[in-house]
Amino acid sequence: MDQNSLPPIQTTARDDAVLKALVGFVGAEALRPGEKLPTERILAERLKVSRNTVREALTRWEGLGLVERRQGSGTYLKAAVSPDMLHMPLTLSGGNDFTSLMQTLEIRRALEAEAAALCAERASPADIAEIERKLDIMEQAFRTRDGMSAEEDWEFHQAIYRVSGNPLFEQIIAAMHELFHRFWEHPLGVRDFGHASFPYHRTIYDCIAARDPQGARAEALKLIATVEDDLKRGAAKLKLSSQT
Amino acid sequence: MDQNSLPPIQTTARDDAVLKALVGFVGAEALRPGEKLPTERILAERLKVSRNTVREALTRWEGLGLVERRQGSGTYLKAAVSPDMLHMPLTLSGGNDFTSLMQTLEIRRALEAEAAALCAERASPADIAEIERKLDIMEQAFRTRDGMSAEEDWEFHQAIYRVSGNPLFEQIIAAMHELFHRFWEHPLGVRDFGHASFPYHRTIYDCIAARDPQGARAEALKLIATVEDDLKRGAAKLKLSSQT
DNA sequence: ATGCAGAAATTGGTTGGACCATTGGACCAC
DNA sequence: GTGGTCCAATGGTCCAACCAATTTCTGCAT
Repeated sequence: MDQNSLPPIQTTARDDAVLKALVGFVGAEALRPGEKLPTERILAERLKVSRNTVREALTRWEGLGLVERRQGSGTYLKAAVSPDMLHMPLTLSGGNDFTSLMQTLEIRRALEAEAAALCAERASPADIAEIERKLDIMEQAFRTRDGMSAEEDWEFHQAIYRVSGNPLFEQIIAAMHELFHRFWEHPLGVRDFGHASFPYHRTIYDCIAARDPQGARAEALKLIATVEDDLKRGAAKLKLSSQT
Repeated sequence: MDQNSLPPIQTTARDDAVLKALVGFVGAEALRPGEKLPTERILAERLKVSRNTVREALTRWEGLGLVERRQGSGTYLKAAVSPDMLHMPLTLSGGNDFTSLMQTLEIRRALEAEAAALCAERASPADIAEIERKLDIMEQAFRTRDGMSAEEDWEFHQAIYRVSGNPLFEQIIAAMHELFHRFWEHPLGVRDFGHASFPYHRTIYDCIAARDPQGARAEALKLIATVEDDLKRGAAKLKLSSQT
């Protein structure tokens, strides 16, 4: 009843209104991610606004990753749409490779530990079985392909985030993961990157299966520590072989 | 001389190119947040693209919170812009108030603890003095205004994030903070929200000053725990006084 | 019928030009 | 000064095309 009792008047908000209408439409039609939504031209006609306005609204959604536009094909829903959505722009310090990577790892260390602990608290027997399945797949891939199991490794972790019951874990760590790989790719780094972290996947799983949050947290911290070590070794190596 | 010598084929990417040009412009002119950038019409003319294309690009930036457009006035830079920027769209589970708030707190618990620990490791004497200053201001405000010290409280925490040396902490927690307050505002919740967390600010500071990472982590966890308790109490209260 | 190349329709991307609504400053009467 | 009026600048919306990528249809050769 202080600033809310005298809100700014709302004279125009066309494109915002378009988005609200879109939210309603998606809800009414129960559109699922991957489905196509109406043509820009149709939307413009139905909503009685210019196609330009529709485009501005869709551009915003595209920027938020909610929607994907394919020229000649159509506009497709990319994620569940909800009225309350937070957008979080992140900027790294200076774009310096090593520093940025370490910073993403610090975030990941914090979240990974917490997610593992929550997972250990909340996992149902079915959840535990699912995580074990992912772990088996990963270990198998690790052995047959001599350590090249990045994809399966990632799926194992994602399973843990999901069981933690908090979608934010997966979303934020996924962003860190992407950021990490943007700088990483496979730039002549240590060949056996990730090898050291391998055994901790099973110890984490054991703690989760035993419903031991503190243990899971501790093992997750150890896992990230090995990655940080690998990274430091890789950085030292790079420093020797080149300059700039 | 790696990717610059073989740029991606340029079939279509007008608006993206516009953004890249804008990044260069902001860098070249050393524009600071708050300053005005060129008119849409001027940009369109200079870049040899349609004004509509310029608008699409600016709409994206506006969606990212990088610029603010004021009709009749101009377009203003709202945040520092850098080429390596990660955009992270976050969506909460169902928009259910209580669940969403608890989820943001789980993230904050993880990060707050880690940031406090890192801060205790890395703080210089000057850093410690700065944090103590913020703490004093906060405690003073708390006493004179009977607990209404949200602003000063927040500044105290931000100081810790900054000293942690990792800007990602502040960015992510700030997003959580905003999300929290979007649902919160002051919806007839517990009047003394945050009171319980008050003493832990000083205990956290003490651990940081004593260079005790483990202690700082533990105290930070306690602080978040009190907030979670407050939130649960508020939710229970609400459940009694209304329905939906 | 079948398969496939090419035409036609569909759809997002871009353009240029026009007009409206808001803003902020200049100017003026009091 | 104070308040009002006017006006130029600027973002917001609209329209009517055309371009480029994609999909769908058509029709011919097999």
